[in-house]
Amino acid sequence: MSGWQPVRRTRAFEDVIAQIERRIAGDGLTVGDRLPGERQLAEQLRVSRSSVREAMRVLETLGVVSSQVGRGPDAGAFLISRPADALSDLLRLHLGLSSLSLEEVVDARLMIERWSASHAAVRGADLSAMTAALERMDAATTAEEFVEHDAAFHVAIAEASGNRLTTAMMLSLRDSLRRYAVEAVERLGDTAGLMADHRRIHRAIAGGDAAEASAAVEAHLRRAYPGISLPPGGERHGSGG
Amino acid sequence: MSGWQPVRRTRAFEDVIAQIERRIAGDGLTVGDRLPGERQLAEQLRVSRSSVREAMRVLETLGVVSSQVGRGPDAGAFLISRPADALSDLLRLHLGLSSLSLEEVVDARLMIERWSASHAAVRGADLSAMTAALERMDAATTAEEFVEHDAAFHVAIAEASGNRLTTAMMLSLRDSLRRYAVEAVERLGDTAGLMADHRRIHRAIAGGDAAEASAAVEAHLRRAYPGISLPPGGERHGSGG
DNA sequence: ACCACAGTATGGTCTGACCATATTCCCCAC
DNA sequence: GTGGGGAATATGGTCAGACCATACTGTGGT
Repeated sequence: MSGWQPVRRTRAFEDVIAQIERRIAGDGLTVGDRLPGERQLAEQLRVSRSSVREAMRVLETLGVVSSQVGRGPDAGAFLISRPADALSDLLRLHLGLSSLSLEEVVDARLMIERWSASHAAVRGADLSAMTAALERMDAATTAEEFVEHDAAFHVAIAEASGNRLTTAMMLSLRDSLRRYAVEAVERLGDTAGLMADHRRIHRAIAGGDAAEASAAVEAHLRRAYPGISLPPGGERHGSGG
Repeated sequence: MSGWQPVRRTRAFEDVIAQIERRIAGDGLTVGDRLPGERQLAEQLRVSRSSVREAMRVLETLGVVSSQVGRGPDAGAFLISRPADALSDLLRLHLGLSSLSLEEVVDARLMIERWSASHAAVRGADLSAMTAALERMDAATTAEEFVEHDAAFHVAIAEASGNRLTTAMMLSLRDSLRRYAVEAVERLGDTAGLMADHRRIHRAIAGGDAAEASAAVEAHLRRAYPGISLPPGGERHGSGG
């Protein structure tokens, strides 16, 4: 006989999540709204508070809920939207488990940064954040300081692409690579090459040249991660067509 | 006065996660290995079982742990690696919260699918999975059936790119868009256009033509999601250089 | 008007119990 | 000796109830 389904024991906290999710979809529940307290939710859903709390941990991990203790309008569980935080945790753990390789992560980052720079160029993005980050990098005296503003520069590019999902991906990818960033700067010895790359990227976006922006980003990342063998042909996406 | 840090109350379950993570990084703990039981872990870490369980929920949500009840070598908590599942949950919730728009998701999917197809073409990927999916789509009689094998086709492209991270992203993006896929097929009425796109993609990858593969994927997604205004210039990433 | 303190609602943690499940062990019948 | 069946056990799943730390709220005194 076929068509059997494995008995799906639904755990209590999964039911809680499903019901909260349903209320997000159904009712107008949206970012900033407050959820009922754990005790109240437990009573309404006829589950124990522990199960409600496990559901909260999951939603918190996924970046859609945040909890504050205490009393008053700021206390309790709220709907938020922090996909990048969730993605960072995910990448960090899977990198640690070696279920994802550094090469794959760098490769994905290259994909997203090229895409972001291209889009930023085409959209005619606001360059002020990038410009400010460039100036701060020039003034930096330590590798840590440089890396901090370098991150701001790349984040500005991602945000200029106008896509919050790819921006979140880019943020989390860079976050999971941060430990390699400082050592990369220290290994290179000086930041002149990196800064030249940055200016080239900045110039290309300012000039609206998507192809040049994309190529500049690729050159920059190849310089920053010389040990990573990026796949051949990376510079040919969509060329000509 | 500056330089103050907000007092970081570390919750017990966060400590548990940190210690498990440390043992993954430090000891050789890897995928397939078994974690101590909840009671034992609680005793060793001097926390309550509830805190251990909350940590487990988080790790489970992030796709690195799976738990089975019962007794024996297959029971207990194990290290796994399912980043795509975690990503799917993340996207689904954030889409529901409208903290990500359908347009942003489709846009990101286009980025990844074009990249995957390009890489698959350059790498000279194994085409058997794609070919099989094409044949099954031809034989499909319902929209649901068609969509199922369509998914297999696109997954095969992603896997052919050789990058597990972008593959996971692609899987989860498509998963979160599945509800739109069936209605898209039904709206189009017939699948001739989609199949022509598929064959064009297949041909380009087989021929090692990255640019054509990328363009074909874009044309395909524009046909599948005509309501989504994909950003201008999407076809120009890295062109010429 | 202000300040101090009690009240209270919130999440965080712990304890201990019981249930459901699935394997392992062991004794008894054959 | 072998096979079967039930007891023992180890595991996660769930619950109830308590207590703590935190942070607002209200109240009463100055």
